[in-house]
Amino acid sequence: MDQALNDTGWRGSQEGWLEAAYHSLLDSGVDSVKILPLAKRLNLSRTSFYWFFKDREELLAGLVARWRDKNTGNIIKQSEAYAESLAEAMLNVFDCWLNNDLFDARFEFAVRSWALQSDEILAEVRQADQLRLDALKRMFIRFGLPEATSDVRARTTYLVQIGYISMQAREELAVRMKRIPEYIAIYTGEVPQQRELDRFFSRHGYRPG
Amino acid sequence: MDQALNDTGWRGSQEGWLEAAYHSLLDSGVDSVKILPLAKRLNLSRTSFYWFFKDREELLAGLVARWRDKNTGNIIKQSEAYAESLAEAMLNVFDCWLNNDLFDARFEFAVRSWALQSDEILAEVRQADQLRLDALKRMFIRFGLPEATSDVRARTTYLVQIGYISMQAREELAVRMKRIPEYIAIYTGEVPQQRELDRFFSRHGYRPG
DNA sequence: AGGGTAATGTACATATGTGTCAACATTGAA
DNA sequence: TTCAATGTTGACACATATGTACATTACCCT
Repeated sequence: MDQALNDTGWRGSQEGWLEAAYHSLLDSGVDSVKILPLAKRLNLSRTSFYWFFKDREELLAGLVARWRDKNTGNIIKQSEAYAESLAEAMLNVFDCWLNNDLFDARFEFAVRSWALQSDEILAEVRQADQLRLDALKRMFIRFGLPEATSDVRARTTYLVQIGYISMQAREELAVRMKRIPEYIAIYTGEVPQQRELDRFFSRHGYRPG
Repeated sequence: MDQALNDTGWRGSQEGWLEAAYHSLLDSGVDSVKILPLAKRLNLSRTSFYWFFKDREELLAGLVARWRDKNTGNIIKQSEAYAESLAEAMLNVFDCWLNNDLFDARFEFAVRSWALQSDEILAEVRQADQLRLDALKRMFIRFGLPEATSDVRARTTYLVQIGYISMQAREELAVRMKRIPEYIAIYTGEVPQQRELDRFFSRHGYRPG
């Protein structure tokens, strides 16, 4: 359980505490992010925490920063990636939903739950939602859809994913992949080309059959 | 702050504690549902709680029961209601999203967040999701859509709403109503009749302008 | 080797929560 | 009006959390 991953010989580190806090947040929510239990998990004295962080608040602020850096930005980037068709553009966005490096779904849900009890976090989440929805809407408009339609389709795309996250489902890759063409059809109104799908499947290590 | 709503002269009651717990859950999540703060809000001694409930666990169990009774069932009922077209059927389901008596969105989100830290609650939520998704899927099949299409469309319908709840948005009725025709078009693939929309708007006290 | 800094630990003060118990108050019905 | 059921309370015991002060140890560089 010890993370002796330091270049120094010291056991603790800001990163170590943050990492432990991150896992606790994902597993059991903010209220589980407590110094005493984290110290136990890290096999460190509780009080040595205060060498790296002023107080618990600062640790939580670190978690929010981590979330902002990781999740916000990649959706926007993917929505702006090169594509020959709307269907292909949508598949680029779908990369986020299937690649944990692009979008951390469990982190996302944990932060949204946290927003329930903190107005500061709620404001953060709302801002993130706005930025992401705007980016998706721009994507639809780029491919010639009317404004109102683009708005609702952006919402549909985004909200289905947030809803999926909120369901906390654990499904096989194959199950999820089978639904992809239907989703693309609903969101974009156009059926994806087989080669577009193949490219998508391939980059997520899925072999249909 | 006192709820002297009792016919008896006693101040406390099982319902009173449960009601207070419910509000606390909705406002700030499960971890805020604590006996001491509730007692303060009710102007009662903390210990008199134990006359009505064995312990905190029993109070929380009461909350889950309340959620199950209220939210599960109405989606199913609405999805099975009479309709002449798929668009009209979908509008019946949309009643849930706009009528708090049919579906309590904040309660829903609070319980889903709770599921993050409790496997028991997670199992409850998963079961509810399954029942609701199945009902929606049956609705699409009833109107002649193929199985795979029905499945994904049911998911889209449901997940958008769960996602919307998870966004914790507070939007004007008019803003939400303007999006309705577009949503119906995306989910069902057919444009709703004006009279169907009028009927829907009317029963939710909305006058388009 | 030795001094300074980085990190850890012990002891203390305090806050907030749970649950039990015995004593007390209120109510309604015999 | 008395009595038992129903409700209410404060005192107690305990657990878990935060944060501070201070002593101690581990590390690294000169």
